Amino acid sequence: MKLSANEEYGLRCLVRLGYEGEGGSLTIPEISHAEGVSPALAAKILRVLRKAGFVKAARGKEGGYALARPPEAIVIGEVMEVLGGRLFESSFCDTHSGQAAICTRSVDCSVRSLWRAVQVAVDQVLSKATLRDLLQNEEEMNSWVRAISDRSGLRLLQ
Amino acid sequence: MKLSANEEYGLRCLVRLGYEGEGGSLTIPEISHAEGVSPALAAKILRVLRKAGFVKAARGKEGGYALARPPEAIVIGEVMEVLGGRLFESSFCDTHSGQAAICTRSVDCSVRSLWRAVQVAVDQVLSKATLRDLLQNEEEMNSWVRAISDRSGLRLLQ
DNA sequence: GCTAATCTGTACTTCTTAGTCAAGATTACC
DNA sequence: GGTAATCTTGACTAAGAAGTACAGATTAGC
Repeated sequence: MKLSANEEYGLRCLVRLGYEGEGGSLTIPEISHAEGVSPALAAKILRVLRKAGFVKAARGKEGGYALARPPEAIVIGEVMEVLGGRLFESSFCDTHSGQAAICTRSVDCSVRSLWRAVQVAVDQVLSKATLRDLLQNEEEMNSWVRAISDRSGLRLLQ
Repeated sequence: MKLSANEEYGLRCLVRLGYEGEGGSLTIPEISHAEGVSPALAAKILRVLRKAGFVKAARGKEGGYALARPPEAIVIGEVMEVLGGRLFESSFCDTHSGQAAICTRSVDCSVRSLWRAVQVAVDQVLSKATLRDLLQNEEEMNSWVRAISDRSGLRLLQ
């Protein structure tokens, strides 16, 4: 259970674009330099974000990338899913075709229940966060984490 | 953010051994058949679990694998860490050396805060679960999920 | 129209993870 | 001691993810 490079870099590119504010845009070389990723890789990941509708691209001179929606309309959970897929894709137990609520083998079921619980816990955090939240400065970021912490009962701050 | 094959298969092998109860043991062919994994792969993963102290092996005729501790002493979070590492290993931002609480680039910091929040949410689930929990039958499994749900405020049941 | 800056797409290489194989070491049982 | 069942180890292959390269298409500005 690791973050993929796609997720790490992709989210950073989005945040970087977000910093440019309303209508601001950046070129691939600018983004790649700011985030310390190679231009080729940044281009590859930005293409994924474009196809998913999070950013838009302008070609030609004076072109570049910009957010396709306001930051508060970009839910991090959706971004993460596009960049890295779902945690639990039911790959193992699909002899039982994923539809059945109850597996015949209880081993499968208890393990799947666990994965589901983890998936839900992750979603609770990621579906509450928007790009807007990530654009706030340090203090505001902390207060956001604290808010989720309070709402959910999780102790997210150490 | 995906489950690795190691995590999926490794946990299943553990659960399978747990079903054998106190002192019960299974051979690699038995485990591999029960879980639908190739013997060679099961052997590879069981080796990891043995080195980490979760299971013990007996060689020779009548040999096999057994749990090295009682199921309630096997915390799933620890198992998962051995099998798949941590979610967030600070790979990107280690120019800032991981020690500093505050990155100089706020992009780094907001993204890292998010990863930390996700990591903590996952840990809240996995560090509460032991192998004993996974060995219960369907109803008990559900009540365990419900208990965590209540305690943590997460809605883990849909 | 020409040029330079920019994204687009595909193909390629490299690295890590997943999965296989075979020879060796150990043990219970006769 | 011999034999068969079992784990152990390391090397090997296959598949997927990460990262690179380059030729092509598009556009602003002159």
